[in-house]
Amino acid sequence: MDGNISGGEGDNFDWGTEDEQEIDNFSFSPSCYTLLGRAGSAEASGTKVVDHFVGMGFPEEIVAEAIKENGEENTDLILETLLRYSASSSASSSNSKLIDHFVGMGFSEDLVAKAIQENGEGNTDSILETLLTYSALETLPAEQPHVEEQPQIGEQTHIGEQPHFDSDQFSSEYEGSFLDDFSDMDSCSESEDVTNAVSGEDNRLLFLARMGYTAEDALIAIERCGPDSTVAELTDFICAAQMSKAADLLLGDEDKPRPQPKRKCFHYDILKRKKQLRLEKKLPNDHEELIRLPNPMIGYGVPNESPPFVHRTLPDAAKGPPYFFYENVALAPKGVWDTISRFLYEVEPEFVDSRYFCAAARKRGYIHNLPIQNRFPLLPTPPLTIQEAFPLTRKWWPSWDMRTKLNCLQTCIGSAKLTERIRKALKDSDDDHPPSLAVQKYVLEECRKWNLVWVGRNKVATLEADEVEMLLGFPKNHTRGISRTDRYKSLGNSFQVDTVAYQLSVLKDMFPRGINLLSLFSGIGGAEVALHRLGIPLKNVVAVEISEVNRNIVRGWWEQTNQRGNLIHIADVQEVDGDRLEQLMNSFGGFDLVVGGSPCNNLAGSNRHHRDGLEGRESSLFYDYCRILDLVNCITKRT
DNA sequence: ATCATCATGAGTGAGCGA
DNA sequence: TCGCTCACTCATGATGAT
Repeated sequence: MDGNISGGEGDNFDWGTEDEQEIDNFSFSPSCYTLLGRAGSAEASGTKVVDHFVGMGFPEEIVAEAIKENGEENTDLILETLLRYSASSSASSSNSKLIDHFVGMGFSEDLVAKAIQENGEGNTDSILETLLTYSALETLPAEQPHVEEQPQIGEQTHIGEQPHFDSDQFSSEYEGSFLDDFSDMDSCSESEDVTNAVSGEDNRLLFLARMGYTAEDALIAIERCGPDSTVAELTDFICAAQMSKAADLLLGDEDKPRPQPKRKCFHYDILKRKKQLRLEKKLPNDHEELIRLPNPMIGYGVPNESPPFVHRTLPDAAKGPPYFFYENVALAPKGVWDTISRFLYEVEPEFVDSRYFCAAARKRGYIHNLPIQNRFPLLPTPPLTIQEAFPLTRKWWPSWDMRTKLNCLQTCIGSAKLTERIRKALKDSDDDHPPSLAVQKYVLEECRKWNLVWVGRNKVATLEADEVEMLLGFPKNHTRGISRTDRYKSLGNSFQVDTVAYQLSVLKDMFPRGINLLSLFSGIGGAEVALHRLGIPLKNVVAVEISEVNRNIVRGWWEQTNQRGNLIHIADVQEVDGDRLEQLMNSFGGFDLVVGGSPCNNLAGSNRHHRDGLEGRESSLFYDYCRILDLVNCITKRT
């Protein structure tokens, strides 16, 4: 997933030093000149199409043949044809196929033969390592085909508002970085229907090609990671091999004095993480180390429960300042939390169910580098059961409905027709004449599914928006003034304030004079409200939130609560680049805390249509959280 | 255009017994 | 260990009303 660091985009890196240039030359073999930038404009003219595919490492005559066969317009078909040619031409024997693989990557045939002899055919990783070592020894800084600044491939989709590429040099430094490029993937998805491209081997090949990988790398990755591998795993695999070697070289080369480039640590962090990732992923198909959800889901402890025995040591790279706090749904598709954790400095997620903080469940994972001792809850303690939260329902609550907690509050509510169906199903029943077990079961299922509460005899109802606000720890009418649908949606996507506040409470003694907060995907301001309710003054808050409705809610709350600090809103997360961050951080002295819960749309179980994991259109914004956190870290540590 | 309403499962893990 | 049942899930898309 972070694989964009390999392949052609590597050229977009601003490796500002000779060493970095060396790595650049070394890790990106001649066949790796896949030009993502060109991919977007490939249909411009015939020669450009030819250039495009030749740049991907296909022979010119084959490219010409493929174009002749498919026409210039359909680059997808051309690529498929080329891949077919490529596959069939290298299918002669396993050994020659292996040689072809590596020759295709740009290594000389002699070296490849030698490397295979040394390592044996079976171990392609070792062969690759050997080859990379050879190359490192031989390669001198040489001219690289330069990737032009990435053109805008289609509209910004999830962000929706403005194109996100600046043209100035400083920000272009990051356009080529691998984390940025995930948002590019994102923008691709709208115009080129990449969403569909993620399934099936051919489609994954296309997808990887569009991301800038060579066909060879993509094929190897698919071969190694298996037919069911995700694009994330494939890109992980591809770049791990290349980057780890690069890291070895770079980090091992201690003697040579290196000038410190701007934000170099960003690159180093990536290198280190990729190396670690590679070490862990010795077998790309091996999923045995998956993070498991704890039961009970109480993280490092919750109020009124005996704390589990835990001792946590943060990886060095994760230690603040700044502190960071990341949140997402606990029940994400398999492997998602492993990936999230890898990208967030290998910090283990803390899974907490908000049922220990309020009357509704909310199973969430949090990754943060905060201390975990001496936490304290918000006061007053909110009602912990449905009946305490909604006393008026007691009168109507049937004895056979044993619920004391609501399920997760989501973005949608039950329909009026459903409550009517339930009312009819319960017709004529009361305490003396309870409904049949089948009816009870049906009603209870629907009540659980839609979080219905009893508001009359045999009458259930959905929660009102202000009731959801209360359950989530927001002030009453926090979201008032927008459409009902939007209120449910914004609330359903929000933090549970008491839960988050409990984890953030350790900051109170550390920042008695206030805190500078970077709040990514801030929504209706769950983090801001939590800090405010903890009594931590908000000095400067930079809130990044795409929804104008949500920004207005936070702005309104900011004014209503007479905040003395500064609230700066940014709509588009892509606007948050190095320049912008440096400017902001210089103006008030840096961020103390970076909070964010990236979109869960493509992770959440409720999503029947696009539960695509971290590569999903919205959920891939996680990588923007990483990108920005890295930038903040880097700027913080440099100053 | 905006909003409200409604119908629409699959993926996942826990728990259980064979 | 396997197969089964059960419960739960920060949602999306189509449609109609305003």
